[in-house]
Amino acid sequence: MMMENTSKNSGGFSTPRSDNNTFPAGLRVLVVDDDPTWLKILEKMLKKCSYQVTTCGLAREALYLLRERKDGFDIVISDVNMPDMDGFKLLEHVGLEMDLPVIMMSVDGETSRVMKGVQHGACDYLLKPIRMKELRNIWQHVLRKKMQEARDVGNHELDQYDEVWMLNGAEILSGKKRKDFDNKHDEKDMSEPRGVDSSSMKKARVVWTVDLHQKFVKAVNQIGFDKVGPKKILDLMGIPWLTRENVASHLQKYRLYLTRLQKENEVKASFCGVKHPDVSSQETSSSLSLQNPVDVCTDVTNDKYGGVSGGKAIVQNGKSSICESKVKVVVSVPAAEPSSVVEDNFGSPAAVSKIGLNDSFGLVNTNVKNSKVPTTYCSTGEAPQPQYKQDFNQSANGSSHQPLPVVSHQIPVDHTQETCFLSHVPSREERDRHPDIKINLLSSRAKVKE
DNA sequence: CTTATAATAT
DNA sequence: CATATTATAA
Repeated sequence: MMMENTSKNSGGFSTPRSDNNTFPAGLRVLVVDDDPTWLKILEKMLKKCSYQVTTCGLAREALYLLRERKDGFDIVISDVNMPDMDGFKLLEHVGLEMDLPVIMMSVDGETSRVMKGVQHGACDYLLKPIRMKELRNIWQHVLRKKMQEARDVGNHELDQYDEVWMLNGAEILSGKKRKDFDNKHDEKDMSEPRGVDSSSMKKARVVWTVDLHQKFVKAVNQIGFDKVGPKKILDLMGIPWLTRENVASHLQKYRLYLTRLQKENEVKASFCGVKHPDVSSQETSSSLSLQNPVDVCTDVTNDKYGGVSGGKAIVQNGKSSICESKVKVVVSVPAAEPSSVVEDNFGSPAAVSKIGLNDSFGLVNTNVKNSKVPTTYCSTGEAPQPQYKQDFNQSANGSSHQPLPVVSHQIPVDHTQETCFLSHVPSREERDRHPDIKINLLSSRAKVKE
């Protein structure tokens, strides 16, 4: 089928650029609202987005501040109803005097007011209660405005720039299908967002770096498999520029991955013939189709902790009767130390799933030193902390990084394909403190078309 | 929210 | 050109 053009909601652009929480970090936002409560709330939310926030309860004060330091702010967010001065008035002044992007907000969404705001030059009109989602993207207004200005002035030095910051997804690319660009901006505060729409420019795609993925996994674990949902994950991750859709998409892939992993495990198990093939298969199929590793994991988790592990889990699910071999196999993926890995509590499918979760997908560890596979995290309740990424530093390398020490000791058994490995993002950005490693997993096949 | 498909990137 | 990853539509 085909899809129409974007008809979705407006929001939704993401700005990868840096993998961490830092994106247009430091954007200087001036918030104006006579209600101290809102002021506080907004400040908190904005700070969560890594913005630099200044608040004031009076429009006049705001104007004063703005005049004081002409270039002290990047954007203004103002309430419409204020005692000392009408929000629109403030908007007018700002537009006239410093031409900063201004976002209006109010409790009522009366169209006439919204209109008025827009007509007077507001770049956006938010209705209270305001949610993070809306604040996350405000930097776009700043960028847009800048681009506009730049365009007006007539910048012709764009060429070199766009490469610099258009990369991410590698827009520039491969070839040739791209034909547009025009942007230029670079400001002290925000480093290099890209991805805003405007007339040209393609949407940037989020790259799930190890770092991001780890956060994702951590969030998932904290929430609990049975309750995971994109929204919750998103909130827990605290990455401002991520959207729910991004997370949902990743979650989908993640689940797919887990599913496949599990399937393989089970298959292996049956092969081992340790238990009853039929049973396992049966269970397998049913559980797989309807649910996911979730429940298994959950249950297991608890056990795990208790140390009683295996038994219960196994019983519960019955399905995964396991054999050591299986475990081993599974482990193979991430484990740093093959030998030691397997033991203990694993032995149950639980272990398997767990591993799958944390490691394969979740973690790519470059481990060198302590390669401990915390068998514990799995889900509910406790969230021990996952292994944080170690430092990858491939700094020295010019362009080609060697594959990280991916430990691949796969057991020759039957692998359809090995699933997880690391790759590096080519090169880009000057100084980056973020890892550029991506996780690739599983290959999907089976495309059915009509 | 989850699943299916399209679009892109590699 | 094929496959993998992410975005969007359903």
